[in-house]
Amino acid sequence: MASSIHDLARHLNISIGTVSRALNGRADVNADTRQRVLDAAKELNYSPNQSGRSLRQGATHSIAFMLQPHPGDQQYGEPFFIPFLIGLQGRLAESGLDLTVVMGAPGDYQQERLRRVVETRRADAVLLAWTRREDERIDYLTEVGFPFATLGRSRTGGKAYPSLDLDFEKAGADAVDRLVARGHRRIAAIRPSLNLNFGYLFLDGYRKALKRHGIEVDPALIADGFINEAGGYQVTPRVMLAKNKPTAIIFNNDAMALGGCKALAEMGIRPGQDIAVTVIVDTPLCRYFSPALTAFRPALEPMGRRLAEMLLASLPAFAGPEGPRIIREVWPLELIARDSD
Amino acid sequence: MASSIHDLARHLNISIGTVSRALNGRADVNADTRQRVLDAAKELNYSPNQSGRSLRQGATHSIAFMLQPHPGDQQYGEPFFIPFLIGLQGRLAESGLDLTVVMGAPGDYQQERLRRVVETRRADAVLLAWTRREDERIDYLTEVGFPFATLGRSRTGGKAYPSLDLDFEKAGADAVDRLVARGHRRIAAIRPSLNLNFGYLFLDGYRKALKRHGIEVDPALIADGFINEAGGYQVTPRVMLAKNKPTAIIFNNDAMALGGCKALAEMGIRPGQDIAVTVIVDTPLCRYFSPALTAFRPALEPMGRRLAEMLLASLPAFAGPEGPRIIREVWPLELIARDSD
DNA sequence: CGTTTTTCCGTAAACGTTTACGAGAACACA
DNA sequence: TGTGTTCTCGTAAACGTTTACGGAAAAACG
Repeated sequence: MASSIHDLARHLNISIGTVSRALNGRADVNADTRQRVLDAAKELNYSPNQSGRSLRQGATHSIAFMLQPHPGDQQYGEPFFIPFLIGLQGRLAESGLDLTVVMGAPGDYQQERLRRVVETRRADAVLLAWTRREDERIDYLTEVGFPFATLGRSRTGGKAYPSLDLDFEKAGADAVDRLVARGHRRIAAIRPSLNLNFGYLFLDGYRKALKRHGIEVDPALIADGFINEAGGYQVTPRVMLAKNKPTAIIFNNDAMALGGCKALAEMGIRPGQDIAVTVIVDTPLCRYFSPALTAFRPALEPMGRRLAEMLLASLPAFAGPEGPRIIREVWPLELIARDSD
Repeated sequence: MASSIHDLARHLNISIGTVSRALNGRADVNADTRQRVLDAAKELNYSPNQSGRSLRQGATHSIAFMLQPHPGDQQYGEPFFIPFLIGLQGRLAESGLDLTVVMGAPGDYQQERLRRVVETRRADAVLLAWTRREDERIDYLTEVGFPFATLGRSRTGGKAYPSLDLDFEKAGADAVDRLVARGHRRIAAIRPSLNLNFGYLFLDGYRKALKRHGIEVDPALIADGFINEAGGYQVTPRVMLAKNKPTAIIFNNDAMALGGCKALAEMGIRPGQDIAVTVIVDTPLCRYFSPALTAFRPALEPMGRRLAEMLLASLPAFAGPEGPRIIREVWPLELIARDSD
């Protein structure tokens, strides 16, 4: 069943070294013998043992994605990541790499899990998501010199690593622009607490756009909440109690928006009629909610592909002839106008 | 950085054999030296190289989950699997196993990918989902004797492997019972084409329940469609054109239900008012759709845990003292009554 | 004190690869 | 013929573990 390189060698009456070289396409092997080796490999159904390769080469040929479900609605998780993972895996597979999804318990900070992956050398590189403003995972990985890339940026300073992020700043500004154009002047912003970086970017865009329109930023219209439905439910009433009630709310997260709409409904306020609601990262939920939520949509699958590519470009073993490069990109979010604003 | 067992041995002036035995908790090592080894391991930040262990032991200490996104709505994928994966990974981690998610391209039958995983010995066992009525993956794995378990059953006969499935038959029957109790007699059933096994189970339950109520099964009220939104959209009008129009529809899939509701809306038929709609596998979309869809909900995270446990119980290396056991379970779906019926 | 048992540890092989090194054969060239 | 070059391949070490085996020292026992 498990045929090894020795079996091939014995079968062909040549040395294992030659077999290996033939299989790996090295130059110093006769075209004839190479063909014979290849044929025999097919015949004996040979495929290399990964553990053996890994041990010898010091590379595992796999990339770890640290998937971190958020605390909260346990029943269903992050639909966000599936198409992203599809793109990711597709590109990695093209380079012969596996994708290992390391899933932490919800709410765990995954620092420990990350250590384990790195120290047991289970992956050649890791991919981080949900980057925080100051991110200790990034500190750790740069300190120990382990290759990685991130979905999302971080302020964690001066370090060179590939990252792909969405332009939350522009989305925040765009959302404001649109609402202002529709006559709104009192626009609330609700974003996740913790120090997830995209919450800051979003708020920056929001603030700048307001100023650009000559609208004063009212702190009473800005609130942080736990990044799930309960968080949105809990925090939304707070901005509705501002002295100057908002006529529009921008949610920085779909789950929070759903919780917020629930709170609004209980207050007798109808999104799309009594108040305008915009959400920054679109998910299928936004589309099917009633009213359908106007939202900003990322191109998830292409992002997965691209981030894989950027990671590969940063790895000496996979970089092109010009050597490894650190690429950082910020991708736009596309406005999907629906019925809630 | 990467301290090996040799480093420990040199540091303590003992042999690597003793170090290994101490680390692995074998009996034949002095309590003193064991403690010294453990201390040194902590001090030198040692953790074993997985490739080395794998090679020697012939085990990778990781389980592969073959995640197969369905063709169709690429924008967002299977929210279904995330909580399932959380439970899975949680249990596997407790036994020192990693979870490798092997993601195929949508629509690809993953037979090839499966071969690769098996032949390169990248995992000690695999987990299959979306089981089909006749499933060639199961044939292949049993033939080569590779350990596996499935989420879902299959008719593929006579083989012994752990499986955990949902009771689609009962859910189908329950759905009918409920609708009949509410006065419906003409109940349509829409399920996925392909030969996904749960579609058959569902239909069995549906048929049996109808007969039990003395209602004749009308073939014009049963339709197959592609298992995504477009499929539901396309196929739903067909049952609505039956001579005896249905007053209720049971969808066997959430995405198809959403597409179906879209089609209904375009025909001026309002779910929850003009027609009753029930969906068999609940997702967050059902909850947020308007009207909120009555649906049958699985306990995804516990299912993940349990399937991991069942898989482990079937593996000699992890089974308890009574030896490996093949466990098969069928879990109930919980009815979540909402507004659509 | 002699013999047997137990405790503990070192030695070395093995897992399946890749690769540096060197050597033989064939060939080219003067 | 002698010398140098090019092709091709075999040898053997190495990656980091685990583990079967045997042996020395200590303990137990008569």
